[in-house]
Amino acid sequence: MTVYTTSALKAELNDRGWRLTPQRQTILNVFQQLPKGKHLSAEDLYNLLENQGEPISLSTIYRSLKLMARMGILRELELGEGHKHYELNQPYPHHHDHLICVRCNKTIEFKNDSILKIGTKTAEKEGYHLLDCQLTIHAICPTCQRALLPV
Amino acid sequence: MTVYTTSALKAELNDRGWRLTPQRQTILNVFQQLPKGKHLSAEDLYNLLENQGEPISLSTIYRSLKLMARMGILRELELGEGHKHYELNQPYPHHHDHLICVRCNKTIEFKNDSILKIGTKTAEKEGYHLLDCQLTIHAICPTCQRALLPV
DNA sequence: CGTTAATTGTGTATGATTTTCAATAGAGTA
DNA sequence: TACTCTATTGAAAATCATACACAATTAACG
Ligand SMILES: [Mn+2]
Ligand SMILES: [Mn+2]
Ligand SMILES: [Zn+2]
Ligand SMILES: [Zn+2]
Repeated sequence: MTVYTTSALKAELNDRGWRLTPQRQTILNVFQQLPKGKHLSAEDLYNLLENQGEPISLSTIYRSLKLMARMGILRELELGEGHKHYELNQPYPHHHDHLICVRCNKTIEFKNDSILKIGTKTAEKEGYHLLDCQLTIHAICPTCQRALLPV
Repeated sequence: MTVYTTSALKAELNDRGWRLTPQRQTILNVFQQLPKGKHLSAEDLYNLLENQGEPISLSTIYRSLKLMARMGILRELELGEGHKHYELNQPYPHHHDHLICVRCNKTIEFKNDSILKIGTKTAEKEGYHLLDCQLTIHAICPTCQRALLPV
């Protein structure tokens, strides 16, 4: 399922006794329309929605991001900036991972089909239900390598 | 390099104009003697050292963990518990990764040799100097699957 | 050994995320 | 459509991990 339609979201929420709210719809839409390679923090999302004229409280933002990550709709990323970032959790043809410079936090996305396969196989072998798997590479970028000894 | 000797740590610190302190030595020793599969938070480490009779201030703990992670000596893990965990960063024969239940945070370690290879190749291709790569699998464990709809 | 800057410990600040709680509003049902 | 029930929201306050400030200490190096 590449595009998570509103009705699919509603179905999945209602199945669990939860509700589809305008806020959750709005947040899903934002991520679906987000340019490839963009990652949003809670605060980013809060500001984006405010500028867009459909504000949502920061509490609800945090609650929704957490919920949607646990449902497997969003991926929660640790990009070394001191707060989490989120992006759409997209399966096979679109799966990608991140290479992060530990000094300047520059992040590069890359694709490697083996990763999702390994994640799927490993989860299955242990009887786990897979939600997301991410290879995070911590490294020092060429620019920061040249800068002498900083940090 | 499987065992990071004290003198190796000293050399690497001094090369950068930094110092080998008793605190840094102590912390390295703790991780080297940590049972396989154990991960320590800053607070865990703080308490462990206090009980062990060689207390180190929490500030220094935080500073040292961050430093040693950026040097590639430790790995910084996000295990879903709201704070970071650390373990020794061990190369090839000992490299492993983590499968985490997003509901109960139970964590399983697993090995797959492809992962480190992919990380190495990807970093190299982009001109990055590799420090660590980790495949984190977020999933729901068998126990939590059986529990109905919780969370 | 003396010099010098890195490091430490204590106390305090910061900032991301969570919680509380009263008001609101989805979802299922008659 | 109206009604009930409880999940959800927004605002404010609370938490808690982590960072910072600064004076005192100390590792490195000549
Ligand atoms: Mn991405
Ligand atoms: Mn581990
Ligand atoms: Zn960099
Ligand atoms: Zn579980």
